[in-house]
Amino acid sequence: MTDKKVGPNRRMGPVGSEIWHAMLDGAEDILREEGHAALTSRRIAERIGVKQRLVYYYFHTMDDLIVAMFRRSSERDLQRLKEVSRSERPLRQLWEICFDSHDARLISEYMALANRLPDLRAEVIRFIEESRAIQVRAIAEAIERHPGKSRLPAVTLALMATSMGLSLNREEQLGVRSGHAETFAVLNAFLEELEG
Amino acid sequence: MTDKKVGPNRRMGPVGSEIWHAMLDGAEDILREEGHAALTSRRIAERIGVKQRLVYYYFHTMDDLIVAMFRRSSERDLQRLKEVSRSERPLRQLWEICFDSHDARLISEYMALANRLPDLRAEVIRFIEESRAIQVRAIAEAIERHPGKSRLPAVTLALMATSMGLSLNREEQLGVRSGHAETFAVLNAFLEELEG
DNA sequence: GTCTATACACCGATAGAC
DNA sequence: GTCTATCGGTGTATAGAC
Repeated sequence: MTDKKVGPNRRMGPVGSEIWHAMLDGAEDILREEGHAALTSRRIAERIGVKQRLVYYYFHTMDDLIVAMFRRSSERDLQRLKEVSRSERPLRQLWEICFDSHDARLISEYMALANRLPDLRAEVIRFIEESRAIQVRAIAEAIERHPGKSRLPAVTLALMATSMGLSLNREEQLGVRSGHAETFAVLNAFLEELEG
Repeated sequence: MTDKKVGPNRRMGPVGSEIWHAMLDGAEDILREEGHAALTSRRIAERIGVKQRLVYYYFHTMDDLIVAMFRRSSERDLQRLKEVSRSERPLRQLWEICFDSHDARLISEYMALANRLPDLRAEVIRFIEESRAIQVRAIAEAIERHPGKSRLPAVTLALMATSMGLSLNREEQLGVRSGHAETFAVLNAFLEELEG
């Protein structure tokens, strides 16, 4: 059942088509640059050069569009996490994804949206659980290869990495830097020890 | 200069009056329960039983109201942090504030709002810096009292506590619990060692 | 597939009476 | 201080032509 409280039988555009992606790309840019108050069908259309009506040909509702946008992005992320966890130095690369490649602003917007969109909320939960599972697997393997180097459970290390990556990222974006250098030094030393 | 791009000389209600607080209370409830898309002058008025026009008698703009709301709440928080850092076991209490007493939903909303409201952003920065300073002072003192118990800088511990408290809180609210029990155990053991 | 045109709701903010 | 009334703008979503 994809139709919910939507006009009887509205025709819909193809999922995954070029323009479908263009709409999600535009939506993501708006969300990152202007926040979700500005994320409207009119602005998406304007940004990619089509008429507003077309957005509703490709997505039932704006909420559906938002969920599709998050799902597309989280599937890409999970794919990347899986790839780097098979690489030479998985921990360092997983940490780089945690810290660098997530945009704190985008994440803030998704979090706020998830507070009021149950469908998005479910996607967020799924993403957190799956990404944590991937991280835990990689960390546990690294600990096995270097016994005695960490007294902490792999899952705690995963949680620490995720939460600190997010906080450091957001603070840097705000312009707050107090304690960051010291913390990066600690993190690097730890990674060096486990994955020199 | 409190007037900015606001009608020539609008009369304003008294800051700190009963109804001023009632408006911010109502606004905070709406923000927490329904998100900032629902945070409108009309809904605030409806919730506290006055007419919409009155909101604009007490606040120049909705943006001003939002900033006032955050400032009021952050001043309370800083006050509490200062109090507990003078208490018997400051670390444990500071951690409890980090984890328990912040509502992850409210914080998500403020973060998203700060992305597009420069005045709010400045308040958020100020709050982060001041609260970190308080935490660092308390942690550094605890480390001095128990030398050799922690190899990490106080500021890194402060950053870790803040970021993990926020993440654990948000995940609990979402219903994600993987790794939480293990992590709480680690945190408790650490607090016990430094402040048993 | 993509468009014009539009219904209808709600928003921020103001004028000005009492 | 608090109100009624209202302006101008923008939002989601739909009807239906091409």
